[in-house]
Amino acid sequence: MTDRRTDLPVDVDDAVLGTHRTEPGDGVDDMTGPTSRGIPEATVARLPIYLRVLGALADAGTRTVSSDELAALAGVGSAKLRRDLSHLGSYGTRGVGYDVEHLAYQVSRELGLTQDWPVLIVGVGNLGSALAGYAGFASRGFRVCALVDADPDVIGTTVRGLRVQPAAELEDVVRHTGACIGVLATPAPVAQRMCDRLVSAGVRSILNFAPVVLTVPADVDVRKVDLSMELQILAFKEQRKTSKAIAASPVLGSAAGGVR
Amino acid sequence: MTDRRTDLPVDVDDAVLGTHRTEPGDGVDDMTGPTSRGIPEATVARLPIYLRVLGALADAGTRTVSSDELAALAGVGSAKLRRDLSHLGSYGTRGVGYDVEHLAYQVSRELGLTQDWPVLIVGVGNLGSALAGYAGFASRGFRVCALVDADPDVIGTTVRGLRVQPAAELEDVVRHTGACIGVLATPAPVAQRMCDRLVSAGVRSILNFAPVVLTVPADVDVRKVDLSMELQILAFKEQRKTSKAIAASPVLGSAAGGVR
DNA sequence: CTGACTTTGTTCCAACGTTCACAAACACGT
DNA sequence: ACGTGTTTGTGAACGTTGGAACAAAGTCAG
Repeated sequence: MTDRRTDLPVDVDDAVLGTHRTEPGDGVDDMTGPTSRGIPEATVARLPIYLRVLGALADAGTRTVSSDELAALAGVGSAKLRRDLSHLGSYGTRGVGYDVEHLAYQVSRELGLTQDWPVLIVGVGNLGSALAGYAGFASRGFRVCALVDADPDVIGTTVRGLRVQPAAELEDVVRHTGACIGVLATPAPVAQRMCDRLVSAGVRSILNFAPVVLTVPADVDVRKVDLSMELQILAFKEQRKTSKAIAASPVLGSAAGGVR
Repeated sequence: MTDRRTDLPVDVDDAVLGTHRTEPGDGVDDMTGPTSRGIPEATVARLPIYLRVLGALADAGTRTVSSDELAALAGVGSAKLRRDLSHLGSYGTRGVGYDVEHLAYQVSRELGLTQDWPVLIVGVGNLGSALAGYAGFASRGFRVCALVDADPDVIGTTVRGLRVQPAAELEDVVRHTGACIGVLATPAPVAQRMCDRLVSAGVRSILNFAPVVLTVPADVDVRKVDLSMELQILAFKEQRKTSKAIAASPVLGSAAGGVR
């Protein structure tokens, strides 16, 4: 089912009118659904991993896979994996395992990857340019539909086959391309401003690479990719490992304080 | 102290995704101390955010800050923030708040940022090159100490002031530079191999940008930065939002289309 | 010095996520 | 057809995380 959404008013192309059955309804958080949309956040975060592993298995010609094998390949426990998959339905066969292709399709569908997601990249510097060329973008329903930047030297140039458009026309670009997802790859000082403009233009999903905490309305989702944060977390763990090693050392037993 | 202006955007280009293997092994056995090192994972993940906000406040000349203000700036609840900070000691003053500089120093110290962390980047493509130039690297104790690549055309060239060394000599480079953290920015197919070599050379902290699930010994920490995963999670939420919007629409009330 | 006010650090509890363990369900060999 | 072995899906214990509320501890005005 191709369900293409532009963000304009409401498009009624494939919607069927008529039936009743208003089930999820509650304005805020629906979760009362029987089998409906009660998928935990943590599970959603792992589905892409499963999908990637399933893709690799399919490429290798594997037809079926057990939860143990799949879990090992994904780096999680098998119980967790089975529970995760159970949230999207019973697609396994007891005594056998899961059909790789079918399961991959179901996961794809649940994640919404069977439709097309136009992505707008804001900020075409080193990062934005690299992102525009990222193969993973095109691979699973994501399509870079436009690039915008504020730098006059960059506007008008062609990056990865797309012409960079002026940031001043951001709203028009969103409207014209029907972009659903905005990627912020700007310098930190302008990220919030650009974010606000994306939101007011109708974008409700934002992937932020700028090292700032964005403020957005409640119905907008922001995910952050922050290299410096990841490094700091690694440093913390490394430090903890090192201090433990020192404590365990028969010689340095209690020299404490020492740093590497 | 000082302002560290971190950050510009980071860059990710052609590979993103990884895995991480946090397991029961991550061990915190020693709870013997007064300030027992029992800091929860979730708290550690937020410390870098607090640190960034504190840096911004210091730059703005703010001397003290309350938990409410700090929490608002960091985008978390004030109760959560206070509990997070309580894990590293009592550095606040009741009735007043926290001394910005002092708290920043304490957080830095807890994260291990008062020491120098030599970082080795493996893979100097579009992504690796952008990473090498990332300002956030140098800003907080992280120092890119070496670049390696397998491509003969790249080896020997100078990127961001560093000469790219042959991947064949990776072990020597690690030994010579004393690198503690390895950043994998290689194509997916060679990521595991390079990872293994990093580990056997003694690197125990790895930041992985390659879209593969890495397998490592229990005492090695791997963190992943995965663009494709983030996009898929956004797509899921966007899909959920639109289906809810459709359900709530008086006109399209319950076409129930693609649901399950 | 005293009392009122502010804000931290902590305690309690509810919600969420993970792991264990096992019955139900299915394939397969005999 | 029937028992045996395998694997899923799930009920229930367990641990972790988040949020409200509050006493302790400090400041500040007078």
